[in-house]
Amino acid sequence: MPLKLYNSLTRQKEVFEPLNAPYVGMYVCGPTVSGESHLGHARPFITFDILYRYLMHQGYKVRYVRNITDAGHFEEEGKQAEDKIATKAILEKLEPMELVQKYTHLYHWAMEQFNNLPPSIEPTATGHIVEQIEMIKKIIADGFAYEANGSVYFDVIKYNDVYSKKNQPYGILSGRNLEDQLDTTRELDNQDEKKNKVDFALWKKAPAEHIMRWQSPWGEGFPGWHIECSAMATKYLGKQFDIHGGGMDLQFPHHECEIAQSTVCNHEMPARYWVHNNMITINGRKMGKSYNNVVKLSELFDGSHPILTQAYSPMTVRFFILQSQYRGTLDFSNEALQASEKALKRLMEAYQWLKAQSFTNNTSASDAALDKQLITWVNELGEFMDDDLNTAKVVANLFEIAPLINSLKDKHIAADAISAASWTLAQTQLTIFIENILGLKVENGANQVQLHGVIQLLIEIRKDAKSRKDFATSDKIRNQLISMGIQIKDEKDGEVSYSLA
RNA sequence: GGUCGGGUGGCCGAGUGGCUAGGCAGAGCUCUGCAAAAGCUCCCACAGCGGUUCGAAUCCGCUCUCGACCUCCA
Repeated sequence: MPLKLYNSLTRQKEVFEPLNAPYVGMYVCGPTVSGESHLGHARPFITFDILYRYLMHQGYKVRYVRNITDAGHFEEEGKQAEDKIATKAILEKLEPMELVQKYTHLYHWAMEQFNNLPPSIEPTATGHIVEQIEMIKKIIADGFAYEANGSVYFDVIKYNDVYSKKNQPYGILSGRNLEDQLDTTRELDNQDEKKNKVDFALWKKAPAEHIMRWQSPWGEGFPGWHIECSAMATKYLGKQFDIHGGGMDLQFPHHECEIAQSTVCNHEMPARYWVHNNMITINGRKMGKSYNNVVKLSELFDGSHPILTQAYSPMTVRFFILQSQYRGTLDFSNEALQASEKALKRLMEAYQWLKAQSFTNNTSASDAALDKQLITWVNELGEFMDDDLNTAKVVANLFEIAPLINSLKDKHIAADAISAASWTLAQTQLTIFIENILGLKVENGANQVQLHGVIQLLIEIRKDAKSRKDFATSDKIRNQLISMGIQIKDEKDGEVSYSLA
């Protein structure tokens, strides 16, 4: 059962075939660490975490590269060119790298909360200035870029002329043609420096007030918007690699420009499969900085955002995202998250119970039809993943199975209705799909307050037992707790305290 | 204005022309000392109008409508 992925480049689902099996190279555009991550950011990172996990599940050895953009770009085109990170830093009276450090930590923290596996390599833009400069030099040498007043621009018209003949015109990924863009591109700053307004910057001359700046053959400046991904992807994954991922909003211009730059440098289309996740919306509108409608992850986790009635755990958010297919928009609301929270709880409780069982006895199923149905549901999990990572359908099947598990637990179906072999299959497969592939984990629901209450209750029961000289019970409580790392201490004054390991 | 993608039951969301995903909410029942949890049952939707077809949520046309990208954006 081969994995099929929707390739934005060809606009169709294609069977995934790596260039050099069993190795797979995957590049995903990471965050700009100039601010706190919001829910919209969570979607690509969870989506590609699922893809990463699933590829590994299929036996591939994946190198997953996800960058960190720590060299700011332009705050706003049309205004004076400014480094976004430097601008914010001045406002917050921080050094740029101090800001980068702060938000990088927050980002890593959030990724961990979501149970996203760390990428194989997480390169930073500032750590690869040299590679970016080298790449720009190459593009100039090949005649597809030109210097103007200390900045370097990519010659889009020339690229399009040359590569249209090789069936790779500028706009191939996003389905645009250059003529339209020449008409519609807005007036931008420094137009006079460019040969054409569709040209994009590879290197920008740094104005005096610009904090982040590097030496280059063209003077002091900083890299353009798109070159970092091309440089780092080439360095770690080679001239051509398997998968390039990111949000749909990066398709144009970011990925389009990457294709142009990398193709000139490496003479190959950089990635074979371009995978784009759709946006998370709120009231039908894309969640994004420009719309001023973002819900930060920290606000989600502590419930502090005004539209939320409560806090939602990272696993609830992850599950919420997995309940839809990644290529569709996903509308966010408090109500939708509440639904996810309840659903996830029910699913995980059933799953945990199943996991703890050992099935040995019944070798044959007394309800053959039900037995067969269970096996079908289990086997479909992989088929659904293969179909462009349809996690929505995977989850739906898990909810077909959950009532069956609960029915066994509550003895609503006969213990031997389903064979031990089938239950065991379900056990192992659910573990693989729920934990390894979907990356859902059991969250420690008990907070410290609740835990304290529980322990106090046990202490009371033990006191009662002791007063009745029911030492078997009192010892049981004490011994069981200590095996969990909770030590009960009988103080001399008759009080009881406890400590956690 | 240009280029694309949508409109599915109260809400979120899958859907390969025929066999009416799933979750949450709501109603009823079973279980329970009462709850909770769990199970069972019900709630048969596909923007509108035409067309193709034996048969359309799914294909075609038109209309209405929402959104994305074209500018940093996941």
